[in-house]
Amino acid sequence: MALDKIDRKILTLLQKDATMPVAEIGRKVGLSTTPCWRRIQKMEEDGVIQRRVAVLDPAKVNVGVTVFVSVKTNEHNEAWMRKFAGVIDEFPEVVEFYRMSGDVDYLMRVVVPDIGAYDSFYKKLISKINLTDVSSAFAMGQIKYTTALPLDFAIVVDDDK
Amino acid sequence: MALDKIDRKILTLLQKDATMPVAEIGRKVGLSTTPCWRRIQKMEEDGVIQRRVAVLDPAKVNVGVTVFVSVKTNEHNEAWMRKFAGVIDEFPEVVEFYRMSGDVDYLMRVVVPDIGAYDSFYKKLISKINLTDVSSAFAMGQIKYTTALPLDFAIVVDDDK
DNA sequence: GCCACTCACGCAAGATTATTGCGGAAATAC
DNA sequence: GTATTTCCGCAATAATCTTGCGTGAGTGGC
Repeated sequence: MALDKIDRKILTLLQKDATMPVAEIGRKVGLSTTPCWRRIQKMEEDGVIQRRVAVLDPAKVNVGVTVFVSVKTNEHNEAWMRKFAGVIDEFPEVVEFYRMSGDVDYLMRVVVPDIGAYDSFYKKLISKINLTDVSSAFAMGQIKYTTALPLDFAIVVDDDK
Repeated sequence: MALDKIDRKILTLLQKDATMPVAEIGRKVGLSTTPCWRRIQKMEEDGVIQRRVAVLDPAKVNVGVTVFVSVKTNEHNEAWMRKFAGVIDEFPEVVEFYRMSGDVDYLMRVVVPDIGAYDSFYKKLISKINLTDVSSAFAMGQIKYTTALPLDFAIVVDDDK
């Protein structure tokens, strides 16, 4: 599961553009097609590469507005958390959901077309599960968004090159 | 740029798995290869599909910890914002960055291996740009994360089927 | 030092998939 | 009713993926 310099180069390329032919990737990392393909294959088996997906333009599919929703609760137990998670899973508007430390207990990122749609979402949400303290923060603009994770921290065995 | 039911089906599939052969997508949406391929092609040209990327496992590349960083500032002007954006662009640890309304002015999501690495990031950040009020919230766990946007709001022309 | 072993590489062939050319049917315009 | 447009599907071609096989570098045992 350790990655060398070539693996990381491959991942950097695939995180930007997963349509690139293996032959071209190989050329860019200084490898012929076969060993490059085998490396990619192995990283998929190992789960380093989880999947390949199409990324859409939020505005073009009419979900240009992002809202961050903070939730505080008194229900601090596993069962409630699972129920909450189950409810959230049913909402495709919620694209990220975290259990937090500190002030708020849960944080989610919601994408909607506009304020009105957010209100609909909100009402639907509180009808499915009882939430004591909810607060919403609207994003005025997305300055940066990337699915590419930094590879500077990845575990390495030999890093001579 | 309007999408009909078939387009949305195609997008749903591609948002889950962009490696699926066009022939199979066609079969699933009730279309032969060629028209299905042309639809995908058109949606790429129109920018609805922005790109196809590989999604990695955060834990496997050693960035299992997410931190949300809230920033308040007194500098409410375009120039400063651009500078800030430029600085953030240089940090691969910052995977999302939003300009917010309300209490905080900016919100970013940062991925790191652990608390120590976050501290390094934090010190590096404040050395690059002067920030008055910064507060960090650590995620204890990622309950949901998807790159798939909801298509329920997409603009539609004819929706007979 | 030499042999056996493993591992990663590259070439070349075969299998899949993407892409294009062409012709036909359904919907729309006039 | 006819012309035009649009979308479909078949079949051929081009590109890419995937596998089989042989080679050389590096490693450990002796």
